Amino acid sequence: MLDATSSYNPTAPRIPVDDRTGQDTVPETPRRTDRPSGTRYGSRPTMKDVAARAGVGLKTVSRVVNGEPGVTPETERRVQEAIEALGFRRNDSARVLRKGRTASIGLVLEDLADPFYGPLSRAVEEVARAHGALLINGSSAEDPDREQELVLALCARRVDGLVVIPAGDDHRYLEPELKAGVATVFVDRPAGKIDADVVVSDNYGGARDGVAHLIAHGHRRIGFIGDMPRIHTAAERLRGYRTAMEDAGIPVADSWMSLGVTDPERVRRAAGEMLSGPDPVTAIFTGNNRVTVTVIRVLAEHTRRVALVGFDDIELADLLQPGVTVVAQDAAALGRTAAERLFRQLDGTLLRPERVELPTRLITRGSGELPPAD
Amino acid sequence: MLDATSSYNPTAPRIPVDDRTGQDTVPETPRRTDRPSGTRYGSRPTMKDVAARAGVGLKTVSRVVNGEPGVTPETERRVQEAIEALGFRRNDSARVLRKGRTASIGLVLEDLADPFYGPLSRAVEEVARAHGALLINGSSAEDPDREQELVLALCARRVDGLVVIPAGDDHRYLEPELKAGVATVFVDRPAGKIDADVVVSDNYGGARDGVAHLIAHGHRRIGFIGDMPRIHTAAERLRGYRTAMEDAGIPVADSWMSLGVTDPERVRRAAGEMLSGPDPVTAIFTGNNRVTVTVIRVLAEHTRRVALVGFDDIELADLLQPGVTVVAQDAAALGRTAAERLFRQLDGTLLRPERVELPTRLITRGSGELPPAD
DNA sequence: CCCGACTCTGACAACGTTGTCCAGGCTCTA
DNA sequence: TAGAGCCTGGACAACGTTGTCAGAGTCGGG
Repeated sequence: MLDATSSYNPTAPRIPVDDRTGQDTVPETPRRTDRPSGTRYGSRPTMKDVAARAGVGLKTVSRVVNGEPGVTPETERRVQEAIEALGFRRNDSARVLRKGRTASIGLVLEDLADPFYGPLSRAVEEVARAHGALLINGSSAEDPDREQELVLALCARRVDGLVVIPAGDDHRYLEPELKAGVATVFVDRPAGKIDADVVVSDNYGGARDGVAHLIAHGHRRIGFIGDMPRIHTAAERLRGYRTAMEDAGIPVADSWMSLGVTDPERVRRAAGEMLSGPDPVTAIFTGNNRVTVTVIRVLAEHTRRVALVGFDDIELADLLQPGVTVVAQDAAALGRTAAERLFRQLDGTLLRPERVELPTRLITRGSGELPPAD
Repeated sequence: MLDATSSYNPTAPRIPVDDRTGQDTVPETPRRTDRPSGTRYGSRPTMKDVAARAGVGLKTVSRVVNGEPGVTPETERRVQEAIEALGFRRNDSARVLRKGRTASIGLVLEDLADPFYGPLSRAVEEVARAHGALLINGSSAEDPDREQELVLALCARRVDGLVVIPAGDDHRYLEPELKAGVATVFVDRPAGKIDADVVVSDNYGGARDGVAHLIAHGHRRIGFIGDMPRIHTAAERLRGYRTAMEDAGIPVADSWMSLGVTDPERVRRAAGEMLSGPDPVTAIFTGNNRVTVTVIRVLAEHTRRVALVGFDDIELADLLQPGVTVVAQDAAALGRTAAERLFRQLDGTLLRPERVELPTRLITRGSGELPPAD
């Protein structure tokens, strides 16, 4: 993936414009088109250039650009004209340096390509937009080091706030940032070893209800396939499973529980073992959308009818035969709630970290209502 | 959505630190925790602070932070210690201002929550990451004004490059940016009225093949339901449909084609009319993933068996009864290709704008192979 | 006709970082 | 032991913008 031959180097020093004017060092053809006169190639016009062209002072340009009062219409017209002619665009880096706020927030999540995180990200973006801020996304790929790297890169850019879906379980590295006033909200999973705002779904209760639903339909031998146990949501959902089983007085066999990475191979193997062992399950509870999809495939190839309830809703789940019963969480609501809390921190209307838990919803569609087929 | 009560105002002037030191204007409780001494509340430590604490010069701190040579291990240790103690984090805004490159690129797409764009965005991010750049996402919601607003906001932040999935059809507003050296690649749809790099799928050919597939299975009355005709991909796919029909010598009835917004109500109505009119279709070709999903729902409620081929692959399409035959495009490849071209522009290894077309793939799963049921 | 009030404009410093350049101390060699 | 050369460190300017403040110009009233 890394392209060693690339000469794009964002950290290389900027070549002084004067160094390029010599006849013998003239660069090859300028890229694409000519520039309006008054602009040096590769460097953009500044307010100074605009001021010179319009024959006004620097600050007057600033006033026009920012819509501040105290500029005669005639002067404003001249400035606008110069802006237009030069293609001037304010440099927000300089602005940020001066003003201290960047009007941008960061979102670190696991994988933007996952259908759970897309809507979450979009919801955060909408709230940010309503507050005039841009959103910078980053995917941690479930790697704590990459999470930290991303978060610190965002802090270096001085985002006003951070929404983090943590991959790691130790966020003490964020302490200086919190102290410096970077608003921070953790979503989907709690922060580790620091006191911070958290917005999560009721993973425990949702899983418990989902498993109880299977039990209510006569199942006793119920399998659980989930994500790696170090991931908080996976652990909580497992806890919900255990509680439901315990409440029903059903002892759980070790072979009924499988936690690990959610790639299809591992999940297939896990499902296969549960379904074919000496004590085969009659129902499976799946720990997230990826696992559910794989298990649906396994069951489709399977002759015996096996009941299924999955955590997370999935598209088209209602059109399968049977429809897939799920414990749905509202990804957009998670994102929206988190972002709104973030901006309330920035407002100053939210002073103390809290933990917010959003409910889940059991959606019955058939697969969870299949009776045990022993 | 807009929160008028919010006092978060990214454009408000920064309160000078000195103004806060008066006893009578002391702010309420500092947020959350105390700060390490040497740092003023709300303003972060700078290299100057670090230098003072470590008892070295400003530039020495800069050298340490950037891993430049010419610092004794002992001095470096002292600096690192000061950085640690103060929680210093380099301010990239200032850095960018000095260096000229931001090591960030922008991606403007329609909707991050759409399962087509999530993977595309992720692919762009991965390429950016390989080049040491961050990605800023923005959703245009298919609104040309919002697209322009986003693009210009990104340019004001001086992103090094832009990947744009255009909503509008006039991008002359980008001319000053292109001239200033902002690398730009359009994806999924071509740029309007400017000469720029473009990466698209073979929408025309894919649709033609998909419709030809239906014709090969005996269909003659085939409907087309697509997105708004002003969207380039929709127009191209319609063109593919027309060509396939024409090649087979089949005259197309107006009532067989429906283009418009892709919300479920409109699509449902369109499908209903095609299926129930005086000249009902025996097969439908759907113009994108959202339309396909809605039509699948309509057909599931329908008694007569209707063949279906959809543009864009959809998850679980293989598990439906019948499986959904689709013309698949590779969203990740689109994003990857576009991003790679972007960085080649920044490299200087890509000098002239080109149009790259990626192939589509017909995936047969059953729904497209149903015979006409008149 | 002069003065004060008001409006509009511009010079200047500061934001935090990096590149340039020079000074001082050190080592090494003759 | 003196001189050359290297290594380390620091002073300073510049990046492009905005806030402060003061000056120039205009207008009306006394």
